[in-house]
Amino acid sequence: MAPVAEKLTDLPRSAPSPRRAELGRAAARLFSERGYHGTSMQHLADALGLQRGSLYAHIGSKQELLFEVVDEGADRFLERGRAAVHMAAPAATRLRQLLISHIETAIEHLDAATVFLNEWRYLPEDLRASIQIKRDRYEEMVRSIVTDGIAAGDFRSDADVSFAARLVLSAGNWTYAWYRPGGELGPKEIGERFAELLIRGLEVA
Amino acid sequence: MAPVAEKLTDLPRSAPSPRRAELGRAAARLFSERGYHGTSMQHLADALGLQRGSLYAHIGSKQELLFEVVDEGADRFLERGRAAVHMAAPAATRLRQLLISHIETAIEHLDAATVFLNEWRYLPEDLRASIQIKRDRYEEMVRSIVTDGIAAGDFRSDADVSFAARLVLSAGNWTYAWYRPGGELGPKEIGERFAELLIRGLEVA
DNA sequence: GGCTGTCGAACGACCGTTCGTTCGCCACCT
DNA sequence: AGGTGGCGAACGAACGGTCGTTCGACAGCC
Repeated sequence: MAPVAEKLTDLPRSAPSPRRAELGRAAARLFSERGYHGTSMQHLADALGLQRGSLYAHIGSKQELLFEVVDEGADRFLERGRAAVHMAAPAATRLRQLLISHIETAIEHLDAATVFLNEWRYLPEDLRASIQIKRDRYEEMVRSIVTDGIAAGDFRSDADVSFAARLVLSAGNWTYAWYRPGGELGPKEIGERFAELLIRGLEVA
Repeated sequence: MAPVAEKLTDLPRSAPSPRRAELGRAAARLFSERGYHGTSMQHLADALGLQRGSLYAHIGSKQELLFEVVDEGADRFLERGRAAVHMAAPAATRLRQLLISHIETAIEHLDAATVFLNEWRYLPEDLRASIQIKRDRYEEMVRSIVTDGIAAGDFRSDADVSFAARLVLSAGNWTYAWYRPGGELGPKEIGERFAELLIRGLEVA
């Protein structure tokens, strides 16, 4: 029996020829540096040493390239986050791990993460909506850890779940703005320090 | 005795004709919605009901318009922040007030704040540097509050000043991304909840 | 000999900016 | 009061260039 038709979201992202992959990486880098609208097909072509028109042997449109970068970025965060959420450990430990994973992911793929955060709003309505779903799913994961922690009596029962989740995400999502590769602190140390602050707070005990 | 020549930074930002001000507001709105590179002079002109070329009776260039929006945004944050830093009150109170002021400013001028945060990187080197100085000054203000709190024994002596400051800024700077006018919570409530979390932490005492 | 990948020319649209011109308004002069 | 000259604001055409995209031709490889 022939295999069932794959769901759209499970389709291989594209025929992964080496050239095509190179184009994806160049797009991530250029879009992150110059922005989507600030990057022309000429810039892309120059980066690969090609003519503008030749790019269309590999892609359907510039927009498709943006979606690919953004969507891959979203998937990476989701995948690593899921692992942290499903750990068998106290909420504090899982929160710590999620922050570490988040920042590791952001730094490992700094270009894609920057595009994911800054340029996704330039996608057309329908594609933007499909990214929004993944964003919501991710935020829900953070919320569930906080909720678990409160239920277990580890976190303060009067803590505001939504705001705690937003604080976690903002810490992670703002890191790309100041992090520069080669600094003294690695992703793990950065994630741990943020988690420490979030969990224990500034005030003396 | 004639008044001393004004310092450059004190000069009125531009001849503030009503039309010119209107153009500034339209630029803030369009740049925040479509991005700097995604906004054409045609978009601007349409917003005012003018021809593309007529805009140049009021401005020198599109870039000048971007700088104006970004620079005014920076000044607003600095001004309100300074007031909080110089309060005669414990560090925790001043931190709370700075966060509230920050979020009030961001929400009151949501367009300009969005442009300030997202589009400043498209300024040419020299103008970008002059904004960077203001950003650094602002971050230093936050750091000084945390340092004071530690010295006074209110904040934990092992708190990481840089990371605490970054957490405060990221909370404030990420708000524009999810805040939508008309929600149930005002800027004051939002700032207070973030401050509460930052100061007391998630963990039970 | 077909398939893949590239070239390079061309498409129409739009880019930011310049410019000569017009037009209404207001201060000033007689 | 009536004339006049200057001025700010806007028009609309035009500038050279770039935009994203299409396409026929062709080279090299399996």
